[in-house]
Amino acid sequence: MMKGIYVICHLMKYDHGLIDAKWQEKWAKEGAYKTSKELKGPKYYILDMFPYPSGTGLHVGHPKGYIATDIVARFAKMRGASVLHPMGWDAFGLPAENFAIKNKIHPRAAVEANIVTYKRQLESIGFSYDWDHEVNTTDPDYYRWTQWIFVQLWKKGLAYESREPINWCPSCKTGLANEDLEGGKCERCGSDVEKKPMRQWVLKITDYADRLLEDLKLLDWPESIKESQRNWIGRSEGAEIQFKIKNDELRMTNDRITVFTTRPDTIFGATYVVLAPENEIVSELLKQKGSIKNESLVFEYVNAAKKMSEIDRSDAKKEKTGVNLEGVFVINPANGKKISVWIADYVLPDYGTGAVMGVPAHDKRDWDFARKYKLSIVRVISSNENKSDFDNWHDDYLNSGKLIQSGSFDGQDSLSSKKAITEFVGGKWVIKYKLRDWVFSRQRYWGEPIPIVHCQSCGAVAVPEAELPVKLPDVDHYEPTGTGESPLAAIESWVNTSCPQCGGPGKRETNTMPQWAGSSWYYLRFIDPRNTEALVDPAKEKYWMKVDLYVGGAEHATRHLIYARFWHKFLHDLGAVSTIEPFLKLWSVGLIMGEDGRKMSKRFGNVVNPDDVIAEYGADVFRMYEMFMGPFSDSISWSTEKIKGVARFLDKVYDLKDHLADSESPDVTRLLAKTIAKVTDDMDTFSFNTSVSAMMIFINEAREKGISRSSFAKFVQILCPFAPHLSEELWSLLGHEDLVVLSSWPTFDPSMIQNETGTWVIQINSKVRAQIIAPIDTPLEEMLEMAKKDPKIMALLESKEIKKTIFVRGKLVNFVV
RNA sequence: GCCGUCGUGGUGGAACUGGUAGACACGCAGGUCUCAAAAACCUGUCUCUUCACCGAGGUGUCGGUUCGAUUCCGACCGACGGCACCA
Repeated sequence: MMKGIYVICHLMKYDHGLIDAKWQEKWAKEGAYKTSKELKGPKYYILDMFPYPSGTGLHVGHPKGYIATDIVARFAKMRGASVLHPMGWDAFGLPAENFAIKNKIHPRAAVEANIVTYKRQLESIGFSYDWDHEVNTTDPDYYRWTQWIFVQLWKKGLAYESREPINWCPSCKTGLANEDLEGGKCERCGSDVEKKPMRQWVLKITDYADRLLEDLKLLDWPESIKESQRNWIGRSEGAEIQFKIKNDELRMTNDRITVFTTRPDTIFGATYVVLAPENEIVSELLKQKGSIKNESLVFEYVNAAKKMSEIDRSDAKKEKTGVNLEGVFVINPANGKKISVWIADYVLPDYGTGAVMGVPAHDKRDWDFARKYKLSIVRVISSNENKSDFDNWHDDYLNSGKLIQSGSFDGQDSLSSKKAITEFVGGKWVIKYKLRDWVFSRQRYWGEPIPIVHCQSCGAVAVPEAELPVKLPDVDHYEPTGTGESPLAAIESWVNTSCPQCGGPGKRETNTMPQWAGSSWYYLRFIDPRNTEALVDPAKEKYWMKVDLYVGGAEHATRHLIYARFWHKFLHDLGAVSTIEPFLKLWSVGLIMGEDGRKMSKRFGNVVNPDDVIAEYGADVFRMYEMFMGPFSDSISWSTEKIKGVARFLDKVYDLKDHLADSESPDVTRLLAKTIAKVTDDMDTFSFNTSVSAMMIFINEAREKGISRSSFAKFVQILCPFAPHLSEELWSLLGHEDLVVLSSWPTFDPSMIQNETGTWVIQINSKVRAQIIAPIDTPLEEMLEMAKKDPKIMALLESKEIKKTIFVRGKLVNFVV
């Protein structure tokens, strides 16, 4: 049989292709989605995480979040708010650049072509974006302001050059920030990341660590995202304590080692001190010939540690290694004892002070180290396991408890003595963060040039604001060089310039900004995208900020969402924005997986293209199915079977237009009121799946019992945010001249959703034994009367003594016998 | 190891502040229409027992609070996510 002939029987009853196109055209022509220019009245700023336009176009997972924001945007509009709902392109960065290199075209050309595809795809879904507010991070009029923000950071000392070893991806040939790593590998390409000392620009995000942490309280964000940020910032309280170096022959600029500890209460048990191999004190000691007796061994260890990769070094399961600095001792300030000094790579150079005190009795790592090198172990907190058995570690050694062998602190509770002991040893109570400064330069072509000129006499000088943007020049080869310079370094005519300060010869900075730069403030530019005087007009900023609703992927929890908060707080400090946080309410969108349960990927051949779905079912079925699949933030597999349910539903809705009556049963009117209430309430909690189900329930009832024209019109209005094309079609078929999206959200009489009568459940010993239909407000006595008259209840209660009666108004009666 | 989120039919999932567990939808089975199929429509569909009614069990496991627990509390098991030699 020729299968093709039979497949023609199309699922949809209405011509969605025609209807979609007709209304998309009409919306555009009438400017239905233009943002109001008046800065008055209630406003709603609804934002999506803007995409980078990759060469492969959208798959069905990408628009899921956009559908949700579009629904809320249309809803807000119908409720009378002024809505800002923009879209744009995050087009700088490695993905766009790699695509361009692979396909041998200029990144700019690739990006332009990809944007055309993306825009066509987005428009086919019928989103209500105001394209007048479109931004593109690679547009010089845009990145002028990205560079401007960098200059402000530089002026405030928050952007600085550093030569510390950083993460280097040998495959992408660029330095990376900590945030760009995933388990020690490059987040982009999966290569093992190396530590490489190189000159780089760094932003002092650590200055904002406390505020970034503290202000999470103000945000209506998912708990998981807030928790990720808290973990990332990693606050801990403890003490900085100095251990004096005991060696009179030494002439040190610094004659003490400062350690950081969260357990100052255990200091009487500190039997040695360990420095990170990179600690400056080590190199200083090495410089003084003879101060370390085993110099060459130490030197060797330090070099080996520097070569080691981050993953190898930070593997907790690795056996601990270290070298004693022979001849160097320090004094434990708690008990005056002379103790040894070691270097070991388990101590990290860039956390705390790069030095720790070794308390093997109460720290697992110190225990391992001390056991290996036969260092003494002194217990200072009494333990249940108080055998003098030092062969095995017990986790309860970590617990707090009664102090012993701790001088005058003996007998006190360790936990509450922390601060007193810190004071006793002359230490300082401090707060430390795991968050590191943001490595901000990339040795790649496709990014914003960092607007700095290096001058031999003036050093690094910022390009004057009036000369911004520093445009990204064209190059012959945009492949990364791997030399620590970007391909821009090859363009001498661009690199060589004059110093803005002294006019002498200068060289431009050739590193570019990371992908995250443009997206750290784009939500501000959306408000006022064509402003040539400022990054955003203050009056407009004040009206539109904060972003009321922000939707995007949870994978941005510790990248984009931290960077943007940092920049926003900085701009607030500058007086450029009026709020201390950018995004009030955040929803994370759950992934749509392939039908096989795996992540959609070309590699698995499980990618579903929205173009195909829309061709078969239309934009409205596509939108509604994505919302009906399940809870918005859950990740769920695409199903070519289940989408049929939504298609059938919209067919039924369309079909119903030919069966309208002048009046209807009060049941239908009441259910409509309930449905409106449900859909309205669900907007707040992003429970779109239950909204769709409520609408299905309503349509099932309306088909069975009949529906009036006026009720159907109201239904079409609440359907509008979900299925805008079909709704417009039906609205106009009902005789309306205006657009349904510009109509007012339907109201209902609140008393309608209060049932007058309901089903009462009669229980005996909490088991349901009967149901009685009766008025909701039936009083207690009357209800008991009715319940007892029920034949089944009567039979069951016979010869039983009622011990207790529970009465829940409008719901149930429970006899306990 | 620490922290967070979550465990409900064959499947996706629903259940408001504790009150009829499984809404809605998919799938499946039977039926209507058809020469036949597709589509559409109707009926049924948690498990066990039963012809059926009735009954019993049932929301990861084990306990607890309560007249009543998917919901609250405790312990455990499992999944996903974040952090992790961070002192």
